[in-house]
Amino acid sequence: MSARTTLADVAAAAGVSRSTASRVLAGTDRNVDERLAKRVLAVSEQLGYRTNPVARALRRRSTDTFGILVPSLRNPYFVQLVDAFTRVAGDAGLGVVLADSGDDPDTEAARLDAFHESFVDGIVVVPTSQSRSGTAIRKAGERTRIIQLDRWSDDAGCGFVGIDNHAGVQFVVEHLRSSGRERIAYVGAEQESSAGAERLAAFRALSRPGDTVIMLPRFALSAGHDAARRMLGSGPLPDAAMCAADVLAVGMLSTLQREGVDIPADIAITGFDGTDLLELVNPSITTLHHRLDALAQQVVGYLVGEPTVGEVRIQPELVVRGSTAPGLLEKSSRQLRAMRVEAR
Amino acid sequence: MSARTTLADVAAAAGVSRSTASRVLAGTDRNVDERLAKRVLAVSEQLGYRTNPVARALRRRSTDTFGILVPSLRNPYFVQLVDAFTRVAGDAGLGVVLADSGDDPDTEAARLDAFHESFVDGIVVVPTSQSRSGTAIRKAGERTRIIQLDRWSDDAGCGFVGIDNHAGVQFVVEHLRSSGRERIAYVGAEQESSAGAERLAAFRALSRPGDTVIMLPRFALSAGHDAARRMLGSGPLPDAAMCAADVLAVGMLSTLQREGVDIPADIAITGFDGTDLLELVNPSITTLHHRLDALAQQVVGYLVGEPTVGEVRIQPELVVRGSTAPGLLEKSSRQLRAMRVEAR
DNA sequence: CTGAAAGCGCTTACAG
DNA sequence: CTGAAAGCGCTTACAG
Repeated sequence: MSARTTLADVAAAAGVSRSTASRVLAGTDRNVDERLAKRVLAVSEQLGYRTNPVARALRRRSTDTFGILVPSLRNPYFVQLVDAFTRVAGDAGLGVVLADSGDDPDTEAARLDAFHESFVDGIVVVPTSQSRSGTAIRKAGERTRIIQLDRWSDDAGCGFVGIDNHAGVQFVVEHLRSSGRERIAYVGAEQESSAGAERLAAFRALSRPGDTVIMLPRFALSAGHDAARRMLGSGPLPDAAMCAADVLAVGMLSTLQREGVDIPADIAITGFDGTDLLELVNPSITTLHHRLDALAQQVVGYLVGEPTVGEVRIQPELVVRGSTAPGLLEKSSRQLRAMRVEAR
Repeated sequence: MSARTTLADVAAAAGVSRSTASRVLAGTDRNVDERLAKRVLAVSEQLGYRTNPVARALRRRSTDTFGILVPSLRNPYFVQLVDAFTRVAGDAGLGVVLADSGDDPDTEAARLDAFHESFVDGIVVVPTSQSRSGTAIRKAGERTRIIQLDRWSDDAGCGFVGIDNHAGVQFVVEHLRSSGRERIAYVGAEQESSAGAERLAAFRALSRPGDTVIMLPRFALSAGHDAARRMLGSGPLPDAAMCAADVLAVGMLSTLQREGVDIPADIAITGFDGTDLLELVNPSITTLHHRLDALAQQVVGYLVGEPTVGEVRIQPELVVRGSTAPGLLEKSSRQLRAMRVEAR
């Protein structure tokens, strides 16, 4: 915490002007005499000089830092999204500031606004609500660069990068049908997200007689249990449960097993977002893998490039595990080890 | 993205000096004529003025923003820690920048260093390793304010805020014994964290003949399964498994159930960190609740107050659920609804 | 109570 | 290729 070395100190010690020192240290201008450059570098090293990022940002009028706002960090999927974005942005030399909206459009609007009090050049937002997030996002977009990730909202007036939900649903349905499942229950939640709406619509478009739809009042942690109970309490069990979210799948699996239902013999279960959660249970759960790095790459490209209002969709990939394919139990547990995820 | 209104614009429009405008808008000086103040406020509002945080930070030599570095975001416990810190810091008007070390001391050192390129006044770090993190933390401490959270490392030379692991272990052991369990297996991992070491030591100090210790090679997602298999494969089952981490407990429960073991009748299972994960399974798992807000409050107090090298410990609270107490199944599922955690 | 001036630590036209 | 100067947008002693 000693008094920090400044550019002026380095310049003085190296016997050059601040201009020259800056040119060398910021690497902005190649045309510096090699001997001088070397001297500046050496002195800088010796004095332990570090550019003051605040001063640089003020002068350059850019912080190279971006904010990301997700509905909630309690949802592991959003954590993985944040993680991927942070990594990709970091590789591009960009800083990231994180915030969450507590799943509430009003808080979301406040956070969006708060980013202006902070050091960000732009914002990536996963909207909480398809119908209620648009206004705040549009407003933020008037002041700063902004892009929607994973979910979009009405009248947001900015770009969107997300996954191809229709394709995802199709992959899952095809997989289930081709393994002989004939009565698929789609398990979703009446929720305000564009992703949820797209998935349900896709399922409806592909469904056949015998299929059903179970909508939970909300995506609570207990929703999986509730869905399982509802299923057990009403007529013959479907032979597949296609969950629109991983948490639903996990809760459902544990409740069904508890009641003596055999998975996957009696009923197959699938998740959707490739969350680590799905490997915590036994059998582990078939899901879609989303190429989060590709998503993040698109977002970063957008943030540092030309602004667009276009839409980018990344195709998910099906990951078959024990919850739909008994033969894969062994393989699945081997994969599991490979895809090691630590805990504390 | 229009040209931003500056303080000078506001001052000009209000017919006052920048000094006065600043005094009003920064709220730093009460002694401003009320009429002038009102005029400034009105004009500022009308022009949509927002203080440029970068310029303010440069002048004030402080960003009011802090970095938090955790071993990994794949561990839900650290996410909850980050979440709590972000919330408490936000309430205190502080910004937060998040980074993770990928569970690697070298990456950790790099991230610590990178924070200097960023806009932080100080750092809170959850060290990856008790023995290998100290050097980098001490070095960072020479340049900036820093504090350790949840885990400490040797020779870090800075303060620490964490939970009282000894008390936590004691609460769990007492609960298990008082419900008639006599052969407790402690399930941990040979891991580099001070928290792990403290928990194991506490268990050893409290253990009786008949108790056992199972140490997994590492805290992989599959560790819970491995522990369960090891248990099933070697003599009579213990009547309680006390896991040093929540992920272990969840993996273990699902594997044991799969093998027909009844929980809690045959064996009780406990977690440690009160992660949401534990409510996803059935029965939900007894654990300790950590008052993360209190932890965060301490950390914030330290960051904005006088630096110390002292240590603060917060007592955990026991949360009894179905995995140790059959009668509580019903109650537990009601709690579950109350402590709703959404998914996407 | 108010304003003119200095300065936070950089970067970048501009002139040489 | 190099340096003197201006300026990014604020805040804060200082003088009045």
